[in-house]
Amino acid sequence: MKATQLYAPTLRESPAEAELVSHKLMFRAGLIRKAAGGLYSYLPLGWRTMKKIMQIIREEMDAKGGQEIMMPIVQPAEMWKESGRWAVYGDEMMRLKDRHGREFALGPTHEEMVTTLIRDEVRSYKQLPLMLYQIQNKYRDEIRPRFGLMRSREFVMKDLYSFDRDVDGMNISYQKMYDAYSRIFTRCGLKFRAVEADNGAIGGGHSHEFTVLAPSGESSIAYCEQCNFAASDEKAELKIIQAAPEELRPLEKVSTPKCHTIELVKNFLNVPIEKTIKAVAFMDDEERLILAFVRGDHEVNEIKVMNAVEGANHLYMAGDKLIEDAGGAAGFMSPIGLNDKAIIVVDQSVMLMSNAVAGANEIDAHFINVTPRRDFDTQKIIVADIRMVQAGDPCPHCGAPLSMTRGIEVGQVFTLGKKYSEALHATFLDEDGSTKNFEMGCYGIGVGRTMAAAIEQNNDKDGIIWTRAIAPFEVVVVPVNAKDENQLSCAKKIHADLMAAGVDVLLDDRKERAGVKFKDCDLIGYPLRVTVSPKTLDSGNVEIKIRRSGEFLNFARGEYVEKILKLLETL
RNA sequence: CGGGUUGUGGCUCAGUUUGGUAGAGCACCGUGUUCGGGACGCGGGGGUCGCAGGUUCAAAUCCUGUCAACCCGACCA
Repeated sequence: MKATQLYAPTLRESPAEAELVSHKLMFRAGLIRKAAGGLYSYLPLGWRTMKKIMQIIREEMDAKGGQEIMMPIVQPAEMWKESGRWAVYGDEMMRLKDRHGREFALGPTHEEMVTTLIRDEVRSYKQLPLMLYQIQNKYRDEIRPRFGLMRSREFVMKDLYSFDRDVDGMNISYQKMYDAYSRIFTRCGLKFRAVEADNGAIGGGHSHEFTVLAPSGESSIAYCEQCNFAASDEKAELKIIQAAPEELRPLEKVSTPKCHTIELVKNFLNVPIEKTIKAVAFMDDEERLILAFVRGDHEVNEIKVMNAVEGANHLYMAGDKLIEDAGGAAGFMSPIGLNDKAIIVVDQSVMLMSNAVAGANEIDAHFINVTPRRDFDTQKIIVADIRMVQAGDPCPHCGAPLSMTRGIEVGQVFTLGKKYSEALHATFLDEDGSTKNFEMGCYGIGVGRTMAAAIEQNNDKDGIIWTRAIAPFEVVVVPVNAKDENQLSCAKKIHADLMAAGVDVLLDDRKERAGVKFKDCDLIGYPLRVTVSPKTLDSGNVEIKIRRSGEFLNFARGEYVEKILKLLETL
């Protein structure tokens, strides 16, 4: 490929709207262009990288027995109504009608489609396990698309669905995908962690998110440096923190004027924050009041609260009225003395506290010397792990202090169990002649997000630094002056030699000044640059520059192809 | 949906407060010099100032409405 024929418009400045480095660089380097909010065109360089990532995904999916198919993007409403998700999915699903008024959706995911696809034809356990996947555009009408390809309304996703005869089989499929994902992101040159994730309403199964480590990422994860534990901040289980035994003092009410935050109470009463108990008031869809109590220095984890309270699907902040109805006072709450209108959830570590400070359920008053296991009505409260993990909390596996970091979720693996096979009546006959529902799993990778994450993790002030495996071109050959016939013909020769050796190589034959071309090379981030100049023509050497290290190397003309091939192995 | 900000050539922005004949840099076209880290000179092309309405002799500028984008909060690959 020649640069004079390549559509790769580079920009000296980044558009004002781009916030993340990866977003700016994708714009500047001519990888993508925006059509509208959350909708992007991929230009040749961007699409080359996308195709390389997709190829890696295909190889790893196929290696585990996956078979590639292609399902429609436009999906009839009926199957979504059958599974119940037509109503559940809400505004995030892009919906449309055809000329006859029939309803359709642009697929946000394909569980319904793939399940109805196979249910009439896969009838026997002998046809299992089955793993089908596709790489295709997905549509989600995000409330707020942002960060370029990180959160867009149309995006390229690989989605694989597994069908097994039993839970053991499903777990094997799950493990295969887990391994494949680890290989895929490793091959893409990403630093990532597979973290335990919450799988919400589905329940029962497991889920891991593959999170690329990056400070700009939207998700937060906790991980252990001692063992291999890693979990999303929402999921991370916590051990009970043992407190040193103390002599118990009698419960006492004290006046705490205007101390409606834990900070004010702590200062007013001059007690350490970890000896205080704070409350967060939620309500659910049915306007039931849910009061969550954690230690003053902890944060409430809404997901864990939802999981702890039966029937709670969404949580909202509760108004003062609900709190007063339950006998509480906003800013001065505790489980002591509330009526039955409140659902009380207490964090497990609160139950081990003694002589603590908590609200008195009346304005400007707190209790001191609260000892929950003595002073709470343990019949009425739910005790659970409901707090957010914090750096330094003990690892649930080995007890070492956990570290926290941020990241970009590029993939997720899920066991679905029978959720969809039951809803859509997808069954097969097992060996013993009994009819059974498939045990399913689903496994997604955001391809564009993977590209963005790779850039987010690999760049410097000059531009992108591609890993060889997903670089749009592995090598660029630059004659410093393309108007010089000797330089140009030498560059063409090198370009041809490298192509013949199977290298993905670009010839920058533009009649631009050397500086302009060098800047573009750095911006686009080709792993290796071969420079042809009067200097190299005289010496008979081939000059290489490594993008990542900035290092210059000189190879003799006779052996440079082998040397470059070898060098590429390390990039 | 709530809060904040912005819409002026392809890109980055000035001009808006105080109405008076649309500007700069980059990019683009022609030309000459230059040529290993985003060169310079000369000459050019390109904007109904987001859109609609209003006020005025006169609107990028003032008023009303509307649309879009971006950033901060609840979702997700």
